[in-house]
Order: sequence, then structure tokens, then C-alpha cells
Amino acid sequence: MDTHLTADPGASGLAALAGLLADETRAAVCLALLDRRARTGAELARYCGVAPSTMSEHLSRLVDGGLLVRERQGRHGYVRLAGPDAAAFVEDLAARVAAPVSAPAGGLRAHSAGRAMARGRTCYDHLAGRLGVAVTDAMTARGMLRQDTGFALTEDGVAWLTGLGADLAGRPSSRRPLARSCLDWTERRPHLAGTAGAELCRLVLDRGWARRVGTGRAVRATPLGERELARTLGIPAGTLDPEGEG
Amino acid sequence: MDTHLTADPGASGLAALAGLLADETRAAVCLALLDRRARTGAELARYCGVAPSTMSEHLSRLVDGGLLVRERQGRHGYVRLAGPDAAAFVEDLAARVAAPVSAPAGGLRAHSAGRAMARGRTCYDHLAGRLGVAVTDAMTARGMLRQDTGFALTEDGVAWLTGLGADLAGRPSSRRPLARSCLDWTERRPHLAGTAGAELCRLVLDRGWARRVGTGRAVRATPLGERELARTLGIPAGTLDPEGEG
DNA sequence: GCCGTCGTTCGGTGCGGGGCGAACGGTGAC
DNA sequence: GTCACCGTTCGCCCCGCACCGAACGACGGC
Repeated sequence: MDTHLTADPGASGLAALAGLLADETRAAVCLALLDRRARTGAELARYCGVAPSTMSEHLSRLVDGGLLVRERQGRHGYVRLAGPDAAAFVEDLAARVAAPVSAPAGGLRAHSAGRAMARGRTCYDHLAGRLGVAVTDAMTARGMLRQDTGFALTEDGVAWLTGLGADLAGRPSSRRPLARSCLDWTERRPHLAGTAGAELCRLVLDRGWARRVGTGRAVRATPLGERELARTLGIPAGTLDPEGEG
Repeated sequence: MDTHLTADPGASGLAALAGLLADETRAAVCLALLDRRARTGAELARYCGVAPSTMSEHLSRLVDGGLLVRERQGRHGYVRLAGPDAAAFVEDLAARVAAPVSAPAGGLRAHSAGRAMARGRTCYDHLAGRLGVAVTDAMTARGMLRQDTGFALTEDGVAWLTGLGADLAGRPSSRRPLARSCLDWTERRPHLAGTAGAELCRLVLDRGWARRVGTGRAVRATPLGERELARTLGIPAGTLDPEGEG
């Protein structure tokens, strides 16, 4: 409050960062990349309905801003989110946009892809959707995760994950928290993210407890997975995916 | 990935939200309001160095976007952050802007107000700066706060706060977490936010353990406060504010 | 009552940037 | 080598919007 030349030194940086997502095309690109997969420029251009040249400029700005990184692979270049930090950033921002996604209710029904996504999906690198929220709730009820005084694993939670084969220690040079709350887009409730969430997702997929369906972002628990998760989490079977199969 | 008419229904909302902060003037306004105090339009216009008419338009956009709310009081209208959600949003975004604030190192030295702010300040409604980080570290070392498996208070932490007179239960109709990690701008390390952080800040100020200095955002621990905090936190005196008095 | 202040609204101006098409280079397939 | 394709760069247009000055309503002080 002492000068009117430059109000706040951080304002320009904040504006620049926000400006990266302030365009609808760039926002759509970041949302599309939330599943951690790399995409080509042409693919994203088609997806967003803009010319390849336009998409090229957008991608350059996102890369310069540090949100995306390029990956050359043979003939064409791919682009993906820069890392967990960037993913968490987009996640948090997207989660704050409450209205448009939820409760379509009347009017047209969500198509099958949307229903599969609502049931279960990966959010960057951890489980989300009803499946992710259900597992998080079960862990909380079982005393593995405490949400009452914050959001952290308990000793039981660490033991359960390591017992399943999770690698919770090997995270060099990372400021990523072990457990982090991530607000679910469709459920509007928190689910487990962070290193523990990523390891859990990896384990569940590796063990065949869940499989990717559709384009690869939607995730569906297998009968084996429901049985095993229900057993090790100590919850009644059938509560993990109330909608049954479809 | 099924249509190229509208890439993602959430993209427009995300872009609109980001667009609110994508302008340097609006970003400066939001940062200036982070201390929870209400300001008049003219005040903010002078602060940012723009005409009152320009500021009026910016404030209207921020209010329409839900980040700010107006408050009429007598002759002039005030504006402030809409609530804890909005504050947390701006905080998180600002914390992600790493470079500009820290390590000015060479060139011109930070003036006294900046030094006072670095020592201790309020971040919306909780303690920040070296004071906030030091208290958070002490609580962690004392087993009141666990950061190794997430970010949550322990029973000891809840007991300490309630023993000081904190009201951790009375939070009706709020999705605000009890303990939340907030990345410090100057220290680049997490400090305690959420309901517990707000209560702690209130207690520390009420008991005269710290006082607001300067414009009211900077906070300075009193000798009494250092002594009492060191005693109840079980840490050696003098570690809370290494720089001593100035 | 009149005046000063504060805040908003209304034209008008200029710049930034999102969009496109066309042209250019780099890579793998033939 | 030649071709096809992908991605980028360049010139261009135009819409959006940040900014201002001036004018207008609202309220409290005198």
C-alpha cells in the first residue's frame, strides 16, 4: 500500500499463470491431458475444433508457461502435462468449477462414455469417480485414513498399502505429499490422491482388480477386484459399485 | 473424444474462472484482499494505478465471477473476498507463482514493510511468514501435526488447541477442512491453514502473543508470545523469530 | 436546500491475441 | 530420390477488452 507504480510484484506472475487457462481452447487441452496420456498436436486440434496452426501456438504458450512438456517420438511430437504439480493445479482449478458438469438431471441423458466415467476413472494417476470415492470412504471408515483432522494416512493405512506392495518410500526429489485430497468432479467429494493414491491405482490395475475401458480413462472394477477390495477393506461386498454391471 | 463441437463442457467454465485472474489489475486486487479486509473501489484504484472507472469494471467482473462480494456501508461500497473458498483459491494460485517474490538477493533491498511481512503476517485468516512456518514446524516436531502421511492434526494437536481455547467444533455448513496445508509465499514451506489455523491466529492475537503492525497485514510476535509459544510448544526460546527485534 | 465525494455508466481508442490460410522444414514410408 | 505427412512460422484480420475522460445518479455534510 505504499506505491502505485506496481501494486504487487506477484500480480503479473499470477496473471500470467491464470492467463494460460483463461482461453477455452487451452483449458480444454489441459482437461483432455488430465489422464496423463500424451497427445499429438493434430489430435488436440481436431478435438478442440481449431486449425493445427492455432493449436501449435496454444501448445507453445502452455509449454513456455511450464504446464506442458513436449516429447518427441519418431515422426510426430507429443505433448503431456508437465508433472504431478501441473496436474494437481489443473485438477484443483477444474474442481472449483462446480456447476457445468454435475447434475445434468433433466434434458438429455449422459451418454454411455459419461456414465462409465462417472462410475470410475483415473484422475491423472489416481482413482476417481464413484470407485475412487468409495475406496476412500472405506479406508476412512476402516481407520486407514483420517479426514476429521485434515487428510492423512494412519499407520494402518500405510501398513495396508505396503502390504499390498505399494512403494511409498521411493519418491526422490519430490515435494509431492504422500496423501492429498482431490475433489471429485462428479461426486463432489474428496478422494485419495498424492503418492499413496498413485500407488493404489497402479496396484489395482496391475492386480487385475480394475481394468481400463473405453478410451482408457474410464476404469471399471472387476468382480475379483470388488471381492478383494471388500475383503481387505473389511466392508460388505457390493458397496464399491452400487450400480452393478451394465 | 467423441465430438469436435464442444471439446469439454467444463472448459468454458474453467477458462472463465481463470480469466478472472488473467488480468494484472484484477490479480493485484485479489492479492491485496487476501488479508480479509474490505476495501473501497477508490482505494484499490489508487493502489493499482488505474482510473476509478476502470477499477469499477474490474470489480464488477470479479463480483459476477463469485470471487468478490460487495458490502454497502454508509456512503461508499466496500468489496472483499467472497469467503474462505475464494481466499484458498487465490492463495493456492499465488503460491504456485514461485519466482518473483522470493530471493530478491541483489539489486534493491526489500523495504521495511517487506521485511516485516516476511517475518510474520496473516494469510487471509491464519498465520504465515516465518512466524507461521515456525509454529507449524514446532507443532510437527512436537507430534501435534503430522506431515509425513499427509497433513492432519493429531490428538495432541487437537488437545493443545482446545486447551488454548480454540473452537474447533463450531463450523456449521462448512466444507472447510480442520487442517489444511498452505504454501508460504516467502518461506516456500507449508504452514497450518484451515479452521485450526484460523483459530490459532485468532487466539494468538487475542492473547497478545502477537500484534498487527504497519498496515495491519504484517504480524509481529510479542516477547510474551514468544515465551508462551515456546513454553507450550516445548521448544527453546528464541527459535520462533530468529531475527530478533528490529 | 446546495455542494462535494464516491461510484457507476457510456463512448471512444488502442493493443493484445485468437483465429485462419499459405508457405516452409523435418521425418518416415516407398 | 521422391513423396506424403506432421508440425511450425508468417502475414493477416478482427473480435475482445483494458483503459481513459466525461457525464450522470446516490448519499452524507453543511
